[in-house]
Amino acid sequence: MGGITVNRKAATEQRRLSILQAARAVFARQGYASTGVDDIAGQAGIAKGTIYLYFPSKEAIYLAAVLEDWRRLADNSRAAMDAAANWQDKVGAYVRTRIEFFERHEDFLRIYMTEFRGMCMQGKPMAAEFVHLVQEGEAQLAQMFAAASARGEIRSVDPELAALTVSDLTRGLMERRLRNWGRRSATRDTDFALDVLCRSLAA
Amino acid sequence: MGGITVNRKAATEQRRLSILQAARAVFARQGYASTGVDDIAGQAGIAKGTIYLYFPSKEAIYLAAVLEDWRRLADNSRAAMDAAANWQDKVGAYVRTRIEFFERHEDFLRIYMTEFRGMCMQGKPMAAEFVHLVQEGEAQLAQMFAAASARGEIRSVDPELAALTVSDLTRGLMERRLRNWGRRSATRDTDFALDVLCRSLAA
Amino acid sequence: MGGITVNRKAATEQRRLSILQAARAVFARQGYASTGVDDIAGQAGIAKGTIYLYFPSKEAIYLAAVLEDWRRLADNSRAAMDAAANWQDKVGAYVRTRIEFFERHEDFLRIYMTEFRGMCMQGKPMAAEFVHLVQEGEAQLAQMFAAASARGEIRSVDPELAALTVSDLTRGLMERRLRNWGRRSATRDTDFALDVLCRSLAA
Amino acid sequence: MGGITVNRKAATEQRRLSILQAARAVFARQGYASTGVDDIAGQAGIAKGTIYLYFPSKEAIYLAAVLEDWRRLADNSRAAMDAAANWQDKVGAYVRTRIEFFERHEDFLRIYMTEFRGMCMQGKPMAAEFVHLVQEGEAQLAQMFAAASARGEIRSVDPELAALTVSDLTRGLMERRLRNWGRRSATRDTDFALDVLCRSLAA
DNA sequence: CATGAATGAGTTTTCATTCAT
DNA sequence: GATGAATGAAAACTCATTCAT
Repeated sequence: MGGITVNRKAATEQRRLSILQAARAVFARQGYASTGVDDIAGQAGIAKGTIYLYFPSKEAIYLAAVLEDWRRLADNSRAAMDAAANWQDKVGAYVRTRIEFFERHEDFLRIYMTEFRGMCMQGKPMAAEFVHLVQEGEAQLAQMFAAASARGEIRSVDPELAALTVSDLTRGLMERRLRNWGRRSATRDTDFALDVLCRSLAA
Repeated sequence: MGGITVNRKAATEQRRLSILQAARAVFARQGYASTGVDDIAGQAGIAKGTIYLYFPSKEAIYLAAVLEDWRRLADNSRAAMDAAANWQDKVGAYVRTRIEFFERHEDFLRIYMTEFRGMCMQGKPMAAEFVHLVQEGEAQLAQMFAAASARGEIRSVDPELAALTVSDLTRGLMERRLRNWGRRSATRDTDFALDVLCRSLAA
Repeated sequence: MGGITVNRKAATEQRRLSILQAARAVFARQGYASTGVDDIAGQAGIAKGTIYLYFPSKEAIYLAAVLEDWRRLADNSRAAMDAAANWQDKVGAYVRTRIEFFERHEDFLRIYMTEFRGMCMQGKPMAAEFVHLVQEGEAQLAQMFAAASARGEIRSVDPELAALTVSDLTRGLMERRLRNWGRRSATRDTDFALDVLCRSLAA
Repeated sequence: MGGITVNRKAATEQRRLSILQAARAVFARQGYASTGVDDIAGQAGIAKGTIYLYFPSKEAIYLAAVLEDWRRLADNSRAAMDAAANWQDKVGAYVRTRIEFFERHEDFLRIYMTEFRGMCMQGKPMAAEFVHLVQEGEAQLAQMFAAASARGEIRSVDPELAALTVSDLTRGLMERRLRNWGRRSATRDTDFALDVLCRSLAA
């Protein structure tokens, strides 16, 4: 009985994930407004009504589809930064974690870059956790810069502004990845951005 | 008679502009999808049908509302950069033109930052002229960097990458302006970004 | 002064006719529903508002456009039948008047055959005078058949039914003219129809 | 399970038919242009959106409503003519099948006579199958006349013209049925038309 | 649990008619 | 008389959500 319950729970979770997977594919292809719940159901191979057993609304699916991935990205990023020894490597870890993650989740990248960010800015309530995660990432950068600054490893700067600079340049990198998708060398872009950061923050 | 014709033409153009003004206000408040043509008409103080005497579709209004302002911004930017003497001032002109323009056109800023950019990325055909204007701005920066690099005023860098860096940082500045709107000191942000650019590109 | 009034009246009448002419052309090309008052005004080379100085509604234009022609057709038909000496010639006059009239007024034929007839059947009030004109034509045929029957020139038939038969066959002829427009020989069709009538009514 | 599937399919087909039934009633009463999809839904006792689960557009409903009935009429007509022994009976079968069919489907008759025929003439693409069915009916008549002519049972005539004559007279009969609806004796009309045909074609 | 038929509010767009100039 | 800008009532169609099976 316990086994059945566990299996059932696992199966349920599995279906939840497959819906999110399908949703990402369709949202990335068609955008939020042009995507119908039918489309998601079709892509997931289930009936439209079934979707509503797992999510209360189309908006909730959209939010979950992005958040779930973003949470994993945040975990990866945190771990990679913690593992890095000095501030240069930590900045590199922050940037490269994102580049690599999006490399493996193009759908996510597309949704995030083309619509999600804008929707969050419009003060929609859905933003809550997402905004928190983003700020967390930037806070980690800021703390790191504060520490490095205290140790005299970088020049004296407002750590928050430094963190935002990293964030801005990283976003630029990702946006270019999306637009050129494969044509350009990501390495050169990334190296240039990291070089800019190191030079401008060096003691 | 000529006078009447002139007056009529002027009145027509005036109404066109007032519709765009109204549209910017509503689009900025509610977003594209949640804005009905009714809302725009209501804000403009005219009847719904009248809108269609001036624009063929809701999408056309949206496009015109953003493009008309962006053209003026591009003009301002070009003029300001041309007037500046050295590369530092030219970069400053590029950044400050944008900051100041958005300061005076908050609605435009909000639309541009929250939706329009994303819609353009989705490869909608509406992008055409807009993409051109953006690229033009970045091309001007790149040419400037190429010249400065040739004169040995900055270190040897890929001028295009340098231009994109300026563009990324500027966008970050604007986005923060939108989020904090008035709370923060724009000057410190701007100065920091310009400082980062100068340090990282200095010969 | 009287001259001016006369001229004005004549000019007014002239404009009325030119609107009807334009209306026929557009209605024939696009049908009633797909024709806008703009289209008629455009074809007539005047402003849309001007139309309403001459006609109270789009429907009134439509009605007048058809009726005015139909009145002339009825006049022609009556005269031609009166001029004919015997019943065969009178039937021939009835049929040929219509064929010839439509030959010179293709627009009218098209409107009449494709829409007007149907609209009249739907009991629209516009039908009044038109129905009267049609019935008048059939009544003339019926009276003629009654007389011919009394004189023993044709076999004993219900004159009304005979008249309706002529009417039905004539409509078929016109419909074919419209569909094939020029390809077919109208003469053979007409001759066959008249032959059928003569044989079936002969004493 | 099969049972359920069958039931569901049957129910779906049932609803499709009830929508067509409702559509015929409303189209017959108000005409195509004045009929809203709301009206059809109201008459059918379902919601507007439901209509679009069964038909892609208002035009499709109209077409199906007429075509479905016309197909049955064509079947009946073909069968009745095949069952008749000689040409007189075959012509009678053609005419009477139509009269009787329309007797039982007044809505269909009204739609067909007042609008559909006209719309088909305007070269709308919807006509395709309908035009084919009509031509098929006339072709069957023509073949029959050709055979009868070859056997010397009727005088030598162009079989196509003879067929068109039958078609024209039949249409006249139906139109009168529609206008007088019940007042007149259909039998006298029909008999007269058949008599005209027999006399005019007799050897 | 899963389904998919049904719902109806909501959206964009059209166009006959009016009326101030 | 003539104009054409303005109006606003429709009308076709969509789609997120519900619920009976």
